[in-house]
Amino acid sequence: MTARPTLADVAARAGVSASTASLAFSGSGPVSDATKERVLAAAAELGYAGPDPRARSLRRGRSGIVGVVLEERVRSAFLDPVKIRTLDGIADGIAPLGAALLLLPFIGGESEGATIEDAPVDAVVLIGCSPRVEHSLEILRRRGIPTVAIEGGPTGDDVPDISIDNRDATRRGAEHLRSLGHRDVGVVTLPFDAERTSGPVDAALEARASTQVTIERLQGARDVFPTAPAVAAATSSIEDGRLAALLLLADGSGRALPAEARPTAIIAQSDLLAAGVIHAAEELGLAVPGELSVVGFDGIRVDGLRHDLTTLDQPSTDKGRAAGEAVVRLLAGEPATSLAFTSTLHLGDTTAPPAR
Amino acid sequence: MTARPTLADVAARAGVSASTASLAFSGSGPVSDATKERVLAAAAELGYAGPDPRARSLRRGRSGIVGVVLEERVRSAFLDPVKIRTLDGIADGIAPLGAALLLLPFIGGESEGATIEDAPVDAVVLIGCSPRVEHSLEILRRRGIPTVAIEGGPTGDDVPDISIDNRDATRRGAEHLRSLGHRDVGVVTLPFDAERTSGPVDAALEARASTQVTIERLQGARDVFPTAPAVAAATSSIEDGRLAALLLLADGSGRALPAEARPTAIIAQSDLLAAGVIHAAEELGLAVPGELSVVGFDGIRVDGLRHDLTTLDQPSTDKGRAAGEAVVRLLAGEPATSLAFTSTLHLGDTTAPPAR
DNA sequence: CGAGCCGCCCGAATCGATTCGAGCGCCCGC
DNA sequence: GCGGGCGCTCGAATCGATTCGGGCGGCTCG
Repeated sequence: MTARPTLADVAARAGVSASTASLAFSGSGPVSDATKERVLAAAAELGYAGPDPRARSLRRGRSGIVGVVLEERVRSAFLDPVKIRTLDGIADGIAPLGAALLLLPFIGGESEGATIEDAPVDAVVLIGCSPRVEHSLEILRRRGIPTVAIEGGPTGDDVPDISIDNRDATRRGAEHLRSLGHRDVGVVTLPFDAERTSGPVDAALEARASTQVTIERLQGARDVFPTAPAVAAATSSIEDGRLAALLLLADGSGRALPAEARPTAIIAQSDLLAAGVIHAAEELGLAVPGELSVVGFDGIRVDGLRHDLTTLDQPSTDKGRAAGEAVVRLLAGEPATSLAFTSTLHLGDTTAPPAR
Repeated sequence: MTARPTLADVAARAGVSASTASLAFSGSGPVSDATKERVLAAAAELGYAGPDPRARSLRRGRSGIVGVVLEERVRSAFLDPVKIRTLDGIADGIAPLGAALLLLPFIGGESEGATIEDAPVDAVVLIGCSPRVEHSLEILRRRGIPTVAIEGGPTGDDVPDISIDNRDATRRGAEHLRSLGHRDVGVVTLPFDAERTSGPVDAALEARASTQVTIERLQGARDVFPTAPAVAAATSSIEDGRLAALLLLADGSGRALPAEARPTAIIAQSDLLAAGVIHAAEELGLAVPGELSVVGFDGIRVDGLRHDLTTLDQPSTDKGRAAGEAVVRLLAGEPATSLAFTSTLHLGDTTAPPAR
């Protein structure tokens, strides 16, 4: 017999009915020890590998899988330590469910296979703040799948959003710089739109911005330094942070601008970007924090960075865990509410009073 | 009506049978345009969100999901750029299937939910070379799930293994060092076992090693430098590479050993480790490559590293893609064979003749 | 000694979609 | 005018497990 044995085969061999065999496996029903043992023995003889998860999930109505929608390709999503921490938190939060995580590409791709339109998931977590959140929400709502967003911007009452105080936190970082005496401050921002336009931020770019987090953090900086020049990075990476910083600190030929023509401090919207800013400063021969103060955002430990970065420590893992817990509550039929975490300013060794 | 509508509801509303409605959705059968349109209209009115993936997968026998077993927790797995590239390659390779990736924790955990014992997957890719591969293979074999391993060590005829020439490649790197004149060479290795024991490598540790890749690469180094001292890192990370290198280069008080007491070159088993080695050298005031040559492995671009690392460029993405394509073949009923890729020595600026 | 209760097992319905073979008009050609 | 062929639709079986209500013994208590 080449076909895999089914529960019915096992039951027949054990001389019991399929229903009894099922009970014996799930262990929930009233089955005598003798019978259970006989069923398990029969299963072992036939090489039965347990109930087919597909059939079980059809009958039970649950698949034991939670989908995670990444706003980007797998490749880039996992280069971001914040996302990884968040994922880890989610895995932690849904642990009581014993569910696995299904990576779902953002929709709009041409893939004919599993997307949020058509994936056997019990619930979905949307990570990130892509412009597609609206579209995704609509599909999930129609499918009736419980959904939780992380930094999803305005969702609906039915979709809890887990976020942090992006604007307020950045403002506190900016105020720290102002209290040190800084007046000329530059900003290196996360991408503004799905096209990841990089370079100096102007009104046009701000107008078509679709990334909530970028805007909120920029507003926080502008609350304190209304005229701060900003440069957008293409991705949240060290290299793109370095490139963006060079636009603020160097002239076209790659030499440092004179002191009076460059900012004395840079607010980076992520720690990876901040690490790139520091690299750029070192490359230009500018001491950190002596000639340039740097503030980051995230509170990750950048592998290989030898500074104790002054940054806004956000609870990424907690955010993920909260999202996971919200999923658990939704699946239990309980209401789950949106939640905003607070970031704390960590004072490292990358900020100091300006030289001049 | 609060319950989600089913295909039968749609069919009833459209005045056709369920079978016809099904054909109208899948688009494969001979259905008149008028009927199809009527069905789709009825679906729209009822807010039908497409066929239930659970039921479909039960009937079709396929779920459209490919499992990926990570040897570690999600957290650590995704900190490794090689794994990320591999994952990306897998996603690429299985694209024709249009399948999503299900992250499966390694087994042995107490999680009651989805594991490889019980997950609705059509196929599985085992990444990494954990000692649990054997156990995983047994379960998957019993379940009759097509499986592909990546660096899985000895599998069976039924499980293709995608690997690279770890030993031979490392040997070529070592020969490059020897041809430059190096005689005293140290090795910084990947972890040896599941406990991630770190520190100097001795016979006892080698004896209980369970990680195939580590051993093969160490053998390659020993082929050229039989007595090379080796230090194991706890993880493949910059920081652990730095710590391991310090054991080879510095004394207990954190000062560089005299030139005659330390190696003139270090072979690191990954690029992240190599980056850490370079950091350690700079910290000790040793010039790279002047006073210390460094060879890495992987060929990734380490974010933030300002050297052009001499390394063994392995086709990580290709490996993943090959695994994905093997999955596609297995699912098509075709045989898939093991495959070994070749790494190429990339000559960067981190190797030079020894100073003495 | 009999009635009731309890523990254990079975039968049958159900989850929702897919698929195969059969049936039914209708048109065309002979 | 009639039979064959073709295009579309329907019924019913099927995928494999779960679950609920019922029934059948055996034991206990009055």
